[in-house]
Amino acid sequence: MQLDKVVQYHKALADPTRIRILILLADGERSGQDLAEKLGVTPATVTHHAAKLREAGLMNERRDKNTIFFSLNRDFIHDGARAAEQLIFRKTEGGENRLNEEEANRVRESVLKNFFAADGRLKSIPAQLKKKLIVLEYLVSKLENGRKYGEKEINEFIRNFHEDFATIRREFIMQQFMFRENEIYERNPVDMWPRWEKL
Amino acid sequence: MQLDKVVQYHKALADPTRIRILILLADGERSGQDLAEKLGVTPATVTHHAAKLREAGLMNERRDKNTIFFSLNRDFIHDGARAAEQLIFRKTEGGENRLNEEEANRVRESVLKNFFAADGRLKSIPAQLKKKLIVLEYLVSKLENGRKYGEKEINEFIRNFHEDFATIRREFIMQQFMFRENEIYERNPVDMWPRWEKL
DNA sequence: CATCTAATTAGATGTTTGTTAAATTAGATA
DNA sequence: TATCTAATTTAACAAACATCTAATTAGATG
Repeated sequence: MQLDKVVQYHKALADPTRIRILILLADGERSGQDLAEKLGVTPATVTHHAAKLREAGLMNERRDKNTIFFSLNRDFIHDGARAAEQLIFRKTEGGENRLNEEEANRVRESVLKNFFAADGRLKSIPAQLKKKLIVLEYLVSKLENGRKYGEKEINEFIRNFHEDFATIRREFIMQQFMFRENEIYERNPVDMWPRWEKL
Repeated sequence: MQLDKVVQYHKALADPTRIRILILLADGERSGQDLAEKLGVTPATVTHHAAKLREAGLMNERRDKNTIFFSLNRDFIHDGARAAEQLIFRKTEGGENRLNEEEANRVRESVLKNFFAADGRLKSIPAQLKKKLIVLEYLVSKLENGRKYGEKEINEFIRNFHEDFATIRREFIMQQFMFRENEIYERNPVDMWPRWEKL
């Protein structure tokens, strides 16, 4: 999750009235008026807070006749609670520590150095997933972003680095570095590339 | 954790600059100036945010010559992240749902009704831990708070309810409802009593 | 003591936020 | 259509907040 979202989540819970709303909703859905009464506050105030909670994805609502019933989105509350910690400590869902940028750069450099010859050609395709991803990422990053490539172009591009263009081309697709649509290849946006730092 | 604390925690994390400070500190301690520079912000601003993070218990500091080094209080970040969820869903550390007060009262009443006779005497000592705790709690709550009792006094008190005063007296101590110091017995403060609602 | 450095305080400013009363809207019901 | 109900929007206002500049403090060092 990105910084903005985490901030929004914490802003949503940074007010006693809103937390009290969530506590009330933990027992089941409630109408706006009901909430206003239990909280000792105007319906307008409930609307105001409801908007913030909804924007942060913490609440759902359901309409029945004139009345709107609010209810919790439990999963989002759970995820948000963990998001800050994950952001700060770079932890993955499982709890392992993710490499920070500095460490990741060191690892990347060492792998590239090992798998590429002095003339820039790929010595072999790594068997270990992490190393393979580093190599593929490096190759794909040399393709132009947003440009469409024909199959022949791709093959030639890869052959600059390694004979087995078929395998590498297939890996590009499988690992989601690229996508293909009727014989046309294109780089995926960087944020779709797999994250080997987590492995 | 109480509402105020949870709100304070979320307020502390409800600002991008502060989260970025925590992210920077996750790699190790840093001076105020260092932080100001990395964040692109005045030292005064860092002081301002540092105060909020410190008040929420998320940061520690250490002085070395003229420089103050800030560092994370990881445990507090971890606990805070879970506090909201626990408050809202009344969950315990382990994740089981805790009974709310209303439900707890119903359970208590039904157990007491079953184990006490019409004349107020205890029919039998419950074998099941939860029920036993409810009964002991009820008995102890009849003792005066802060008053010191001799062993004889305690025995007599218990005998008003049940013949086996030795067992019950021992349970009072084992379950931490009371403490004993050279033959003198005294009620523990209520917040030390075991919480059967969690069981 | 004078000077240097890092941090804090004070004051100012513009922004965001929580709340309300009053006006308005959306939908149901008669 | 007129009326009722629940929710939302609007406008207003005080409080809280993030940030800056400038002044001040606390310690270290010459």
